[in-house]
Parts: sequence; structure tokens; C-alpha cells
Amino acid sequence: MGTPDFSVGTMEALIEAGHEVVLAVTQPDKPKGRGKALAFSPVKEAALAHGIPVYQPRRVREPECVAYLKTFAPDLIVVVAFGQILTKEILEMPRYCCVNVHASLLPKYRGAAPIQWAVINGETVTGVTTMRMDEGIDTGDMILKTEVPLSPEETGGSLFEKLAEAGARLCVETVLAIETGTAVYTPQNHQEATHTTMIRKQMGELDFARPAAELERLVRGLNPWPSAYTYWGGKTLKIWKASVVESSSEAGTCTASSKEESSSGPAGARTASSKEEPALHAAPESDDQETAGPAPGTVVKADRSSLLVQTGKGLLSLEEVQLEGKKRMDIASFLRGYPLGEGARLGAPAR
RNA sequence: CGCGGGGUGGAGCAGUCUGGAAGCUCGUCGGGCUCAUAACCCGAAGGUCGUAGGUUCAAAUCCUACUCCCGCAA
Repeated sequence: MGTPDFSVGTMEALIEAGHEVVLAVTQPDKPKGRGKALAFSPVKEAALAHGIPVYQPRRVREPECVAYLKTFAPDLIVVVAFGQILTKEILEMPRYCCVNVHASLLPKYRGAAPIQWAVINGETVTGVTTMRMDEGIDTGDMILKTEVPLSPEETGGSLFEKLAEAGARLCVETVLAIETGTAVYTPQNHQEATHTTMIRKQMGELDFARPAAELERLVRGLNPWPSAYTYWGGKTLKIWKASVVESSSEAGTCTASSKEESSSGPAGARTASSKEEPALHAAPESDDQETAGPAPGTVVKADRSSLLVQTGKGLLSLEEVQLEGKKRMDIASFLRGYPLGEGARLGAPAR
């Protein structure tokens, strides 16, 4: 059972490992793309390519669906980013159990979008965990775990690929362990659990009142989807790449070397779901530095190859952007054709 | 038939409404200045204005069809 690209690798790995995949369960087709055409989920595509039957229940919990699954008398059910919650009846159906591949080091980052959140929160390491599912959400006993380090320039997309691959390998190992009876089931420490919420489109809107470092992580975490953005001249401006610039040294021709701020606690597991809300008071009359600081969102420096924007703390250098209706381009190209000079404001959609 | 923006020398844009000699900021090549430079000065090359058809004395510009790219929405 699975839906997005993340699940495909695991399914194919299982096939390659010689397991008989009798059925692929995935979400119903949904209208997608610029037209309106129904699109198959990545898992469905892959299943069809391998000649595996596909089942797309609107709700697997419905008795009719459960009954159908039962006819397959599965030895094992592997669930990877399926998007639906399984009932106890299904969990107990397989001869062995239901195995879930989760893209985080449980018990941290339980829930919907652990990959993006790991990047957004500035984690230095994350991973994949397999577990024997129970009725809770990502609360089952852990079977195997593998760590994956994040690179300083990690994006949601790049980490996604790494974890998908790691997950596929881990799943094959896990299934083998279960098959041979060597699997060890380790209960999670529920005290340490943290949860993540689904990524919403609106989360990508940059709030320049926040620290540049935080914004930069958001840009990476939401790349390639749904992407971070702001507004300029009434149009959406997506930010594909950015870096942090120390505020104090302005006049320098520094080409924004992306410095790592070691401030963000590495092991400090923040609860991803609940945003900290620091910058509420810093918005209006902010002028902590020497000069009267420009309002967040103001372009403080724009030359032929760089664009620096004032944030709540430090400057954010936009390096790759995409204006609504246009292709994405590096900042130098963008500045060549658009009159975006110092003093321009980014943000507010209405104008 | 979901809504919308766009395809103009190598890059990014203007020009299209109000038809009539292809422009701007860069890049490239040659020359100059300079201790030096991504800086500055002089000069040059490079464009079937997405494709096909139509209207016109004349089309990047108006009309028709097609095609590719992109944003929203899902």
C-alpha cells in the first residue's frame, strides 16, 4: 500500500528481492495538471508496469474493501506513505503483520511530512524506520532503523530521494528478518515522540520578519514542492534558492557565502507542528542595529548578480527565483530584465 | 472545453492596445585605458520577432489555426 514516488522504490525493491507482490493498493486517481485529466498515482504507474493488480479504494476501512483484501490472504502487508489509516481488522489480516516504512527516526517526526520538516527544522541527521504497525499513527514497535545525514544544502527533494532509497533497502531487510523469524521488535519511547503536520501550500509564503536563517531552511525544505514564495508587483515570486548573509557587513561585495549558523540546536527536537511565534513584536518599529533598519521585505542591495532582502534578523540573498508565468532563473538573469532596485518591497500580495 | 501569463540576436526584458526602417540591460569577439579588475571607453558580429495561413501598399504589431513553456487550481 502506498501512493507517491516515495513508495515506488520500496515496491520495486520487494519485487526484485523475489517477493510475490499480489496487489498494489493506492489512492484513487485524481484530476491533476493544467488540464483536468485524471492522473495515476506513481505507485499505480509502477504496478501497471510490473503487471501487478491495482486496487484503489476510496476508503480501505469500508467492509467491502476489507473483504476484498481478505481474498488475497496476504502473508504481509507493507505500507509506505499510503495516505489512509488502516483499521484493526486490516492490521490483523496478514499472516505475519503490517509493516510500515516511515521517513524519520522514530519516535521523532511521526506523521505526515517528516522529510520536509527535518529540513525546515535544520536537523543534521534523520533517517528511515520500519515498524510493525498498530492502531496509532506511527506508534508501532520498531524493527529496523537507518540514519541518513543531511547536507548543508539539502532540499526536501534531495532528501526525499535519499530516504526513499534507504527505505527500500531497509524494507527488504525487514521483510527478510520477519520471514526468518529474526526480527526484533523494539517499543518506541513515547515520551520523546514529536509530530509533524501536513505541508500546506500557504506555508511557503515567506515572512520576512523572521530570521534569515529560518527562511533559508524553509526555502530548502519546501523545494521542490510546494516551494517558498513571496510577492512582487502583485505577482507570485517563487524562491528556489537563497542564502543567509550576516547583516553587519553590508558594503562588502560578498557574494553570499552560505554560512552555517551553528546556533540551531542539532539534537534539539522541536515540535514541528507547533510553530514558535517569536517575531510578533519585532515587526513595526524594528531598529536594533546601528542604522534605522529597513522594514523586513525591503531590498537593501541589488547589483548585477545579487539581491539582498532585509529580514527580521540578517539578510537573505535570493539566488534563484521564478516569477509567475516565467521560468525559474538565477538572480543575475532576473535582475537583467526586471527593474527591481534597492528600496523595492517584497511581500504583501495586494498593492 | 477549469482560470491565467508567456514564446523578440547567446541570457533576461521592452516594443503589440494607437500597423510603417529591431530596442534596452548584459553576454560574446576585437581594440583602448589601468599595477589590476567582474570597473571604464571605442568598435564589431549575431534575430526566419514560436509555427502555418489570412487581411494590408506595408505585420513583431490585426484575424484564424497549431505548437511549446510557465503560474493558479487540483
